[in-house]
Amino acid sequence: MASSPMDETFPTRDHDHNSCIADAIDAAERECRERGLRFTEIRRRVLEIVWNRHAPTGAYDILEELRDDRGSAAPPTVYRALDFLLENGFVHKIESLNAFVGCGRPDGDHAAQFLICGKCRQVGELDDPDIARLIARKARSVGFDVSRQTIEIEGLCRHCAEAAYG
Amino acid sequence: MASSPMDETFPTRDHDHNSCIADAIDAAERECRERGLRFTEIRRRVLEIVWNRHAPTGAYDILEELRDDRGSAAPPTVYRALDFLLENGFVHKIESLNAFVGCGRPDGDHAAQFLICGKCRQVGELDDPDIARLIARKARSVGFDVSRQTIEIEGLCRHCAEAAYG
DNA sequence: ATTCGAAATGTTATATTGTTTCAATGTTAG
DNA sequence: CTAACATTGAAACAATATAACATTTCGAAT
Repeated sequence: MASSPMDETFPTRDHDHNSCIADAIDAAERECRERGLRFTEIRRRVLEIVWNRHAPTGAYDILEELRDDRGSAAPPTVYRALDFLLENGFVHKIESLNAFVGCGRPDGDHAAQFLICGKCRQVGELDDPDIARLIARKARSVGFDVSRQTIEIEGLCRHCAEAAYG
Repeated sequence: MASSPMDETFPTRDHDHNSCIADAIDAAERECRERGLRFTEIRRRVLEIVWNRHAPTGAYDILEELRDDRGSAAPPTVYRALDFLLENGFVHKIESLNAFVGCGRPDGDHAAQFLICGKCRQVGELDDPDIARLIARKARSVGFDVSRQTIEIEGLCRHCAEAAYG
């Protein structure tokens, strides 16, 4: 079986981008079939666009690409597709960038942590249960009942850090 | 000495709001004097407005209040003041709300974690070094060099959780 | 196959958040 | 004083997101 699109936290330089996209789309399609969701043409297309960039993509960038295919499209078209993809875990929103990235593990809920490289602008997804648990525990210890975690970590990915510091 | 404005993660029901604001402003004033920064009228006023709400405040809400005092003001006035306050650690931005909160510990850098109550919309600041360290360690373990952490935790504060679940 | 209701999409307008640019004013150091 | 610099004023604009309502598409039930 082909490797999942995000086995590595950061996509490696030489990963097979085409198959990585295809895998992600296939996975979404399968999930939708299983869950009885409608993976419409627009939703598929938006997901493709996001994966194609393999980097955080703004709603209006998506809109432009959509227009390239379909002639016309308005913001609600994009936001509605993104809402669907977000709700069902196929993309994540990076709040600190107002942008969206594909999710490599569209299975059930998971508290993700994002590593945002300030140099190459790529985003890696860390799904570390230790982090999620520690945060939940610390929050509970002050009486706070956690429902969602937004964790965005800025810095330099391995590749860019090596390029910078030798 | 008066207690710092954020001894508790969440402001208690009965905390002395007036003195809590005054303390925060005084602390900022002192820090600015020590660091040779200009704590101008506008900057002070914006900081006051943010503390007054004691909840995440949007830039345009600040703008409105500013206009109440000064007759006229434009967005850049607010954003410039916020930039100053952010750079110097007197406020934080809550990325997931596009809003700003006062920082109770304007001393040097600290990686903060925010607890956002979905019910009363108040925000508590957790400055937990264990969380910051664990995240830094996990990130480093995949070769990522961390420079900033954005951690926003949504849920219910103690008070609202108790009200909801009895 | 037809029809009915719900979900999805189209379309226009608008709301919200944030930036650019340049001019004017104020502050500080030499 | 005055030259350099930081701060503020003001107008325009850019980017992000939602509201409201019309239309189409889809799928289930007849």
